[in-house]
Amino acid sequence: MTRPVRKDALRNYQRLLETAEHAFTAHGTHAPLEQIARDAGVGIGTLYRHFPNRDALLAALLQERWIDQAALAEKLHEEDGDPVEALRTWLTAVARGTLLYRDLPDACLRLMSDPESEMHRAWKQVRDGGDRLLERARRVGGVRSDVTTVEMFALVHGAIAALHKSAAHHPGTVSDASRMIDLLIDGIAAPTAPRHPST
Amino acid sequence: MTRPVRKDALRNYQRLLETAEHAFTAHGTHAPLEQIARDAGVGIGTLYRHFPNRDALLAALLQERWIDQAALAEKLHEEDGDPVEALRTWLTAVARGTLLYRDLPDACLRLMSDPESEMHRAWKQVRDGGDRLLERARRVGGVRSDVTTVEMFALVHGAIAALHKSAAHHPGTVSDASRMIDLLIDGIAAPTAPRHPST
DNA sequence: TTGCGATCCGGAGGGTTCCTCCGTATCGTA
DNA sequence: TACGATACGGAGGAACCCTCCGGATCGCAA
Repeated sequence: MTRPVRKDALRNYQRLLETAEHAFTAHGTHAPLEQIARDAGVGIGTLYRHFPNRDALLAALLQERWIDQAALAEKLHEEDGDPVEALRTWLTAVARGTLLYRDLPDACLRLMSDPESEMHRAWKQVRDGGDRLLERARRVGGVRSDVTTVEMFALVHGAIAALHKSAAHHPGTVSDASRMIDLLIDGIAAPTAPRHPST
Repeated sequence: MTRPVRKDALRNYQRLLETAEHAFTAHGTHAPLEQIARDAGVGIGTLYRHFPNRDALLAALLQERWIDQAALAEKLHEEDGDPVEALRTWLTAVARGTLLYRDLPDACLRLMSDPESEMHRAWKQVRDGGDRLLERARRVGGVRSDVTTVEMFALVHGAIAALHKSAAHHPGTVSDASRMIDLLIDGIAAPTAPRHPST
């Protein structure tokens, strides 16, 4: 059997998480890890023992939120409302989640597409939730048939990232996020070959 | 009057540009500048005298392409074909231009939105070209009325960036670029307020 | 309570990249 | 050819990443 974690280790782990949350919020996902360790009252070595790299730290912070996103998809799926509206609601929530820290969208895309990541299980749940919502919307003809959950995520995260980067010199643009999402949804929702509406 | 540039300076300038082009193509926009200087057979100080930072180097490489993009917009505008198709053609060309180096979309967004950038004049030309194409498409009702050229650029560059980042672990996805563009265009082309037409 | 492994901590230090600074070398004109 | 203007080179400081291991701390067992 394996011993329980020593309580100083646990305390440091939690302090690091809290401090990292603040640092990422204030300075984006590239906030210096040495600063985080210092602010947590801990040596840099301790940080690296608990979190072997920046992504591991980010992953620990995001895990919970991703599971929440999967749960929201499940809830929307069961509520049985308008499928396209459900998709819109969900993607908006996803977008809001990725607005948390500067450069978070980049990190999310990295974590998502890395099969070695510890986030892969959580990401799989999110993707499954998205698949269900997408599939339902597709059945009522509300969504073009060739779009995937992964692509939706790429587009949403890409749009948010672009927003962040443009906003660096034109602050205030972040509120445009929902308009971008609308635009994306309309693209996703459009019939597959919309500009020659033959059929 | 001001003296002409010394010919050794000119030679080094051109060598640096060529070498940077290769390095960025091979290793993305974050290729080490010291390596570029070395490969160009030049000291690091010389690189920094010609190009005060990475963006200046990138700008020198992109300037010409951006002007080409503006010219393409002008050409499409004058050819007087289907306005939405013209927009699609143009955005596809823009997207292809940003696929050149890894992480180029991020750099483009940065250069675009920085009014201090030396790229600002070229970017203005590109934006004007986009505005004209967009306006024409809007007049025939082929495009929602609330989308701007800047937003189109953000969406396209964001999508390409996301593609690049996802492709890091799933190579080959880059060919999906044109499908993403289609999806975006369909969103841009959708009617303005499709589901809540309330004023 | 004390002793002693097992566990965990801290931060020095090596590596990478950025960018600056200034003594030295080269250029091109007079 | 000589000299001022111009450009070069690379040492070095700063920021950040991450590793490594001697030493401190914890917590069970006696």
